[in-house]
Amino acid sequence: MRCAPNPNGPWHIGHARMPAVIGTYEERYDGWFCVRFDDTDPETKRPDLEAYDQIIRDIEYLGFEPDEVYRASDRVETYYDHARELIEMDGAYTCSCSGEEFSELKNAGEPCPHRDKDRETTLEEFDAMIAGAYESGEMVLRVKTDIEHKNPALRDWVAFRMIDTPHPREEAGEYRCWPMLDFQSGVDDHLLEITHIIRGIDLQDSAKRQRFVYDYFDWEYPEVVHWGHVQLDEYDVKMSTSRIQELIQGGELAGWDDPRAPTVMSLRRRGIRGEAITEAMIGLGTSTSDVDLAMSSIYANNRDLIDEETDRRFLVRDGTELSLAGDAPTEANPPLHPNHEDRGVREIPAGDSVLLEPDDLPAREERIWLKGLGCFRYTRDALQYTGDDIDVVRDGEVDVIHWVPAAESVPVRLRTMDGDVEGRAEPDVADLESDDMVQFERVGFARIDSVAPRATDDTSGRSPRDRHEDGETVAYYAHP
RNA sequence: GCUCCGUUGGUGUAGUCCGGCCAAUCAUUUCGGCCUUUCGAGCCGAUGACCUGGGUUCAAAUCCCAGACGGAGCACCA
Repeated sequence: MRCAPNPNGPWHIGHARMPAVIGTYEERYDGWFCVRFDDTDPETKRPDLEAYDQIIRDIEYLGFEPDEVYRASDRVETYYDHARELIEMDGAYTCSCSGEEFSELKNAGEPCPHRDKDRETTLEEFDAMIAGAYESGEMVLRVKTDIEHKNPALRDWVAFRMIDTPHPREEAGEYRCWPMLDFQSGVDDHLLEITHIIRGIDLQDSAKRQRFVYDYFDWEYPEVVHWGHVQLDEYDVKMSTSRIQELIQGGELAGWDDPRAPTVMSLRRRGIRGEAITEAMIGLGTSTSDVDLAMSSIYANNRDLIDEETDRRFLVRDGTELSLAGDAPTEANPPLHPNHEDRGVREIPAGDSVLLEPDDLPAREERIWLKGLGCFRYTRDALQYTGDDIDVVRDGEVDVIHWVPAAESVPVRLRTMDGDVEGRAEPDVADLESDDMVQFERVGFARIDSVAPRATDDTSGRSPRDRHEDGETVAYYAHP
């Protein structure tokens, strides 16, 4: 098996399907799998030097480790050797037709004048291509297929062409004669003993083109599966490397890991495990029609993975302050995790007033249950403690809502797919560390990205009360 | 225009090659119930699909033909 990415940028979520499926099958059938960077176009699909490592990191995050890593740009001499062999077999010819000229002949099913060149001339001209004697567009090497084939896409396709722009990898900077994907990947799949190819529907004709080369060499073509495109719901941004790049450059996205970007990096930053993505991709199967991947399926997988170990906290978004009145408890002690009492409880001082989310604000004279604290009735601009016991909740008379103390809560910026949300969280949230996962009750799961400095770290001498304004804790929203 | 390929509930998927055990699997979504000082969580349950029309057959999601719809390719991109 092989995963053959084009290293021209960081991965979007659709790319994750490749290692997810290939890696899973590799494990399931005790196979072997490599990553092969098919970086044979220094110009229009110009490789991004950082993308090579980034892609490997993404694959590891998704849960897989390639047995081997190759770069096509290291193997150019091999492709030259096979091209020469093909020429010896009279299976290829050099052609100086312009693209347009050839296209007309091809569509008419007619051979171009270069087609029956003798192999010595072709060999000479091909060596001149390798030596860089031609400029871009002047000369190509074509595979001799069937010029009358009923599918015009298969007729005498280009195997090598000239590219003036040097390859960004120094090791490959001198090459000017580059193989096309169909030739390079066809030869490599055989040489690397790939038994099964899984790739996109856009390469369906490639398989047919490559078979001509395989036939010349008398090789056996691997089993091949072509799958359709993946589309994602929930994103406004189109899943395309170039589109995301544009938005980043235009400043509309903060970077590849912006929560609004449909990228592997952004899911990672939100605290979604690679395994959750992998499982969702496996669930899509390899059908050849286009598929819509529901983000909810990734979320559901992730929830299964993290729910038990993730502690609970309160976060109030866009809070409205209401003062407390009556003989209410001064502190709430809800459990860190309702299924794991042994982890202990939280300590949330109630203070004089609390913040509630807009949707949770009670109507006049209505009762609400502040979770962990008790029952209150909204009277005379304050929440009056009623002393009702939990039965009122059981009977369905009173809704349970979450809250934070107005004074002792800490500011949190929650970064979501719909933009940033300002909120305030219970005080203990300041004790979390980056990379911790948390479930903000009734809001959802989030990954702590950075934590505001603590008062003890503060050497400026300000009072503890001010410390909350020093900075805010930043969390990335994962999912409900 | 030419050449390929596909179409199962809201979404994805199994089954299609080798017709019957498929009044169609699993997951997710939605809805309902249960649990929990009472979670947009968890548990349980429910709703919900074979693109259309012909044909073959005792029997069709499955085979054949036609149509509709969708996708991909026809690059000196990958």
